[in-house]
Amino acid sequence: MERKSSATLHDVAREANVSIATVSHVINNSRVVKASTRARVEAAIQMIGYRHNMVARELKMGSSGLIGVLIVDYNPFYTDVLRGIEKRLETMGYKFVVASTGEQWERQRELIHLMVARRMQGILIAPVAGFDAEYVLRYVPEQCPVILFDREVSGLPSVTSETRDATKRLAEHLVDHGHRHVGMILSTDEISTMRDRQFGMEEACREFSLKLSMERTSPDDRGGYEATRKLFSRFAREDQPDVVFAANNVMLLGVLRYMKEYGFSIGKNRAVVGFDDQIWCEVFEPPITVLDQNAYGMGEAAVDLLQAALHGEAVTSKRLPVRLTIRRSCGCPME
Amino acid sequence: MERKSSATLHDVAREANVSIATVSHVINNSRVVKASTRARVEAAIQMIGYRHNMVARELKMGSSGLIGVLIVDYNPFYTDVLRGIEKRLETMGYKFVVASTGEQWERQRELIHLMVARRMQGILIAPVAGFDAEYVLRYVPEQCPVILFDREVSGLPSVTSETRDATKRLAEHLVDHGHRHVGMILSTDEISTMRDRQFGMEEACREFSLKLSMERTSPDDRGGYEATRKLFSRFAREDQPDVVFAANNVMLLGVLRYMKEYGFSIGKNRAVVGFDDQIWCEVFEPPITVLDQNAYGMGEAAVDLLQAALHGEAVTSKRLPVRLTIRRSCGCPME
DNA sequence: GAAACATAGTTAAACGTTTACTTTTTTAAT
DNA sequence: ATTAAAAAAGTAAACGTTTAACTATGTTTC
Repeated sequence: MERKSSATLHDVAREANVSIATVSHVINNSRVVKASTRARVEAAIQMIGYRHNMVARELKMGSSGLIGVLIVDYNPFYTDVLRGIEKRLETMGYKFVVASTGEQWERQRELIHLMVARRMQGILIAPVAGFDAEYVLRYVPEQCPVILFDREVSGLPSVTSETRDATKRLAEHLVDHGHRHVGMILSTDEISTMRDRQFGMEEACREFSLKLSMERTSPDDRGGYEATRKLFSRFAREDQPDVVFAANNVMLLGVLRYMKEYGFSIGKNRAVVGFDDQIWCEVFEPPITVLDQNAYGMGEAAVDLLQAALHGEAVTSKRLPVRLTIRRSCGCPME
Repeated sequence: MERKSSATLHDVAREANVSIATVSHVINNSRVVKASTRARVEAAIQMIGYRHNMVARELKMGSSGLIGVLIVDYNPFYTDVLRGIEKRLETMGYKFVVASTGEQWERQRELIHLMVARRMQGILIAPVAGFDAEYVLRYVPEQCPVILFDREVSGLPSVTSETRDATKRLAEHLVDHGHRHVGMILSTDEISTMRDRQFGMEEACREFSLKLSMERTSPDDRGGYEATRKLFSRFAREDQPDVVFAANNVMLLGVLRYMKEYGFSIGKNRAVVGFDDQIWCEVFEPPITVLDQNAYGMGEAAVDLLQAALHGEAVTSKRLPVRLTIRRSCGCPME
C-alpha cells in the first residue's frame, strides 16, 4: 500500500494489465473506456498508491493551468483583494497560488521569473514601488497575460481605484464641518496610489480653498505616529491641521495613537480620516470616517480582465469607484 | 526579440553553436565552462528570449523545490504566520506558494492533491475543522513531509500554542480584579485551538472558583455580537458575566460592538479579553488585554520542523508559549 | 459474406530538461 | 615533436505524461 517512490502510469498499466494510454484516458476521462477496464484501472491505482504527476502533464501540455498572484504584503487590503480573486477564479475553475514581494524589486523579479518558469497561465500583480513595465513586457511571454491591480504603471493593463471623485466629496464634507487645514500623511510617491491620493487631495483643497500640509513617511503605524508628530510640530497650536488624513489604514492607527497620547479629542478637537475600511474602524470610538476602496471587487475585476486577455480579447484598464463612508471621526455629531 | 512560443535549450544551443548540455550547464552553473563560451550562450539567451522551463526541470529532477502552504483564511493571524514562514524559508533559499482552504474539507483535499501532484518538497498546513490525518497519511508520499500549524490533529506533527498556562495566569489576574463570572465565546469544537481554549479556561475557572458560561457561535464579528447578546440575556442583570473572553480576534470586535451599543463601560462595568494581538488592540480605548500567540514564531517553528523532516530527522510536535498582554480592558486602572 | 463502421485498446513519438559517459581540445612536461 | 593530464564540450538516455496514428475485435448493413 505505502509506496517508496511514487508509482507511474506505467506501474498502474502493468498492474491493471492494460496499456499506459488507457490508464491516462481513465484518469483524464478523455476517451470512453469499458466499465470493466476502468474498474480494473481504478483498482490498480488504489492498489499501488499512484499519484498523478502534474508536472509531467504540464510539460507535455505546455501550461500549468494555474494563475499566479503577487501581492506586496499580506495586509488586510490585499487579503480582501485575494478573496475576490479566489471567488472569481473558483467559478472559472482555475486554481491559483499567491506569493508576496515585500515591496522589494528583486523579490518581485524572482517571483515573476518563478511564475513564468513554472508556466503559469496568467499573472496578477500588485507591483512594487518604482516598478517599470519594461521588464514584464520583455520577459513575460504573450501567452501569459499580466494584469496589474491596486497600483497602475503605464504600459500594462490594471484595475485601480478612482480616488479623485471620492476625495473631492470628502473635502467638501470637511469644509462643511468648518475645517480649514488638512494634514495629509503619505508614503512614497513611487506608488501610483499615493500619487493619486495626493493629487486628488491637492486638487480638492484648491477647489474648496483648504490649506493642505503633506508629510511623507514609512507606510506603517510607527510612520503614521511620527508623521503626525512632525506635522503638528511644524505649526503653532492654532495653525495646526484640524483634520489629518492618513493615506492608508495602518498609518491611520499611528495617527490615532498619537492623538490619544497627546490628548486630542477626535471628532471634536481634531478630525481624522482614513483610507480603506476595516471592521475595527466601525467599533472604534468615535467610528472612523474612511475612503473605502472596493478591495473585493478589485480582485474580481482583475480576474475579469485576465479572463478577457486569456480569450485573446483586448483589455483596457479599469478604475473602480471609491466610497466615502462617513462616520464620526470627521466631526459629524453623534446622533 | 519577441518570441511567439517560448524557445528551448535546443534553440539556444543552435544559436550559440554549442551543445544543449553546455547551455544547461551555464544556466545552472553546474560545470565550468570557458568564459567565452559562457558569454556566447548568455548572448544567445538574450537574443532569442529564452526562458527556463522549470516544469521540464522539475520533471527531470523529481521535485519542484517549492514549499506549499495551506491556510484556512487570509486573516491577520495566519498572515502573521505567513510572514514567519516567509522569513525562515528565505534564509533556507526556498520559495513557497500559498493557498487558502476557506475552512472547507473539499477545498483542502483539492489543494493537498494539487501540492503533491505538483511535487512540492513539503507542505505546511493549518488544517480545516474536523480534519483527519488519515487522508494525508494515505495520500501524501513520505518524501513530501507535512507539518501542521495552529491546529493539531493526532497522527501528524504540528506546532501549536500552549494555551493552558497563559489562560491560568489570565484567570488569576481576573480574580485579582474581583471578577466572579466569565463568559466565554467560542466557535466550533471541531478545531483543536477552540478545544484548548475551552478546556484551559474550564480548568482555570475550577482552580480559581470562577463561574464560567460558554457560548458557541460563528467565528466572525457578527457571531461575537450575537453570542454576547445571548450570553447576557441568559442571566438577570446582576448575575451576568463580568468579563467576556472572546476566543478569537474578530469575534472580539463583535463583543466590543455589543458593549458599545448597550452602553457598557469596558474596563469598569465589564471586562473584555481577546485572543491574538492586533495593532488596533493597543490604540483602542481602553486598550484591550489579550492572550497573544506568537504567530510569527509559529511560522518559523513550522519551517524548522519541516527542515528537520526534510533532513530525515525525527520531528516532534512543538507548543509555543502564549503571552498574557495585560492592558486595561480587563479592569486594570489607567496609570 | 464482404464492406463499412463502431468500439476498445496499443504503440511510440513528443514535451524540455539534466547528467552520466564520452569525446575533443588545450596545456604542460618531456 | 610527442604525450599525459587537465579542461572543455558533446551525446544520448532518461523523467512521466499525452495523444495521433494504428490494430484488433465485434456489429451492422446491403
